[in-house]
Amino acid sequence: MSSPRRITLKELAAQLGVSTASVSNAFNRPDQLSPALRERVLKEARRLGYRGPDAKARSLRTGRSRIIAVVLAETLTYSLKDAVASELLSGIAEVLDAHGHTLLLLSGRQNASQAPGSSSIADGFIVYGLMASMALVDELQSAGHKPIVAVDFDLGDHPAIHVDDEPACYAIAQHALQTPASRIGIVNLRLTDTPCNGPITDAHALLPTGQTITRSRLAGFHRALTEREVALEDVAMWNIEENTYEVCAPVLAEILDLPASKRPDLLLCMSDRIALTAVTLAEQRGIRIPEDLRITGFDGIEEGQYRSPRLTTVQQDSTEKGRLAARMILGLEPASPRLLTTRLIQGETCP
Amino acid sequence: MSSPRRITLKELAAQLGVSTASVSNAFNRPDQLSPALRERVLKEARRLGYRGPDAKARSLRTGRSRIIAVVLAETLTYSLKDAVASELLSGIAEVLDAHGHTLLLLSGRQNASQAPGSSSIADGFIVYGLMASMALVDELQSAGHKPIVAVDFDLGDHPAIHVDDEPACYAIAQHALQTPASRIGIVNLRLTDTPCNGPITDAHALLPTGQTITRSRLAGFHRALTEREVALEDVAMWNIEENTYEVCAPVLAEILDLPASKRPDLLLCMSDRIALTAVTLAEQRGIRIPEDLRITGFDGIEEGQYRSPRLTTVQQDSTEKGRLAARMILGLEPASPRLLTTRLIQGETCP
DNA sequence: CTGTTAGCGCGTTCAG
DNA sequence: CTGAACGCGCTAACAG
Repeated sequence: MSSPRRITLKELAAQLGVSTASVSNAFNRPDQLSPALRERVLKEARRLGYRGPDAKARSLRTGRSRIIAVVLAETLTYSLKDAVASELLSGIAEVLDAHGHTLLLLSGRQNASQAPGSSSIADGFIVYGLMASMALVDELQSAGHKPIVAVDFDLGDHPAIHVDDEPACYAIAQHALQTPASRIGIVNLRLTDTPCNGPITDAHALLPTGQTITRSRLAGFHRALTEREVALEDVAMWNIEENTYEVCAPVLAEILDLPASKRPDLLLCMSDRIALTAVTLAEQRGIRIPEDLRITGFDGIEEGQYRSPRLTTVQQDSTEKGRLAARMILGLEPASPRLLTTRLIQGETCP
Repeated sequence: MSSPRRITLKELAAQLGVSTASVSNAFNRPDQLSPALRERVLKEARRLGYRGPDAKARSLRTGRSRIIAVVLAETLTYSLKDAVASELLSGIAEVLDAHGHTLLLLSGRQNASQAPGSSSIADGFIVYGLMASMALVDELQSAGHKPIVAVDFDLGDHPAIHVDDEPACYAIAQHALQTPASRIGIVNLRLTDTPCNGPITDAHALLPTGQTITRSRLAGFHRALTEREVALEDVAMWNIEENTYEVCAPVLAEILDLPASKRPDLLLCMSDRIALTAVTLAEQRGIRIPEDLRITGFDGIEEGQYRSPRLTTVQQDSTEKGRLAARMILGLEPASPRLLTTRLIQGETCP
């Protein structure tokens, strides 16, 4: 069998009869030694199975690891299944890859067993979404001068990347209200102070304005409704805690199973997942879209467009959001707050 | 402003007038020092903003990082958008999280600029899918004695996790063939030796048997067809290189735009993504499912089930596959080859 | 229970 | 262009 242990730079230098510095330079600074020696070093390295400087030692020495961590507000298990988060990660990965960095995934909801400080290995942090617990993020902030970029929420005075949630929702609601609706419903996402999957009543407190993007989305809806002189108290409100079919389905079933005279004929949904669940459940019940029920979404995920009926929604470019965050964290882009625009997609669920 | 640099264990020890070992033990081995001293250390640490041992130095010293890397055959950008890969990652993340480990994402197709050896930071590797280039994987294999688990392909004599592709495809084809079909088509995924998006002709060489799971899937189809005495040369074959709507759509459009007399009335697809694209394009063309065209998929992704018509497909539990791989890499499960079973889902696209 | 010591593997001086 | 020396921050082993 081959040697059980990886050969070390020092050993390679000894083998070659040169100094460790030369071996190091052969890998890191070609201009610091003669091409001939460099070639000899690299050749001998290949021969002995030396794969270049050890990442752990190197990062201890240089202070950098070429690892960027993404801290997700939700669990990794959830985030990886969520189309919007996946697209964001996809955009991040694209840029990191192109610049020789790798991607470490962390969750703000990590199991308590997590070793604290384990995150200190990363060179920078992209923090996505409002954390239930700020413990990890607080740690990052006070842990030194590593760059931090926030996405979809504000974090101290770190640069934040936002989407124009309020105008986007104003625009889509305005579009929807061009056709008169008798009963309007809004299906919110994580809007209440305490967990709630079902109707929002007066008893519920909402999360504070400015804290969460869904509050901005609601503001956009409200502005359009008010402009059309729809009384907000006539608009039924529901809340959903998690953007998955399993969690959405019971709430939407409850809505769609209302007697036809009380069932909304326009549903403004805060995510495409919610809207798509509504479409599926409506189809199962023989409720016609858009004749009996018009539905709008938010996000513009592929699943909503590559189907029939296509979802009427607002498209945010999550991939580009990710690319931008990655470029910022790598210093390829000025670290200043950014607001991305969205695009109204007029599909068939709300013509 | 606060101190620009993180305080160090040694400095904290000096400040307290105790040895560095005691400080280290206060964080890592509570049983190795008196509760009183431990409390004093932790308190002073908090006061000075010391967040615990530095991950980089710690991992150099201990040789472990609590980081597990997943090496993906495709680009990260693609994999993160793919439902099957995302589910796998989701399962992996679930187990790693629960055991205080974190997840590093690498791609076998990484940009060339990637620092070699950067992967040596991880404690173990889950390698997913047949790599176009084995460069990275070769590096891992020779780089020491880190555990490696392969998923959906075989890698040296490392333990591999497989799904029963052949029997699964046999079962679904058998099911489909219970209803007579006039013209059968198979839409393959990454099956040809050289890239091809379109019909597979005699000029194409297929990837070698045993190398790729899609070859096993084809074998399952063939077994069922032969059993039903369908001549394989009467079965039209197409190939698709990437499991995305954008790549699938042109190929399927070509198929569905054939004159009705030549268009298949049964499409056996090697992935749900392919099948769903077929459904969408068929709907756009007014081709009735399943009356004019029956379609089967493979994977059992949620998108195929939470819609109408529901996809007839084979469900593999990618999440469980991920959990298993993670448990193996953490040594919570014997490191031996495993074969996971699948389940036939009879949806409406091929009753 | 506490302190001392010796590296983990490497990158970077600085003098030659 | 090269070689020697130092230390990045920490932990394991041992000595007291």
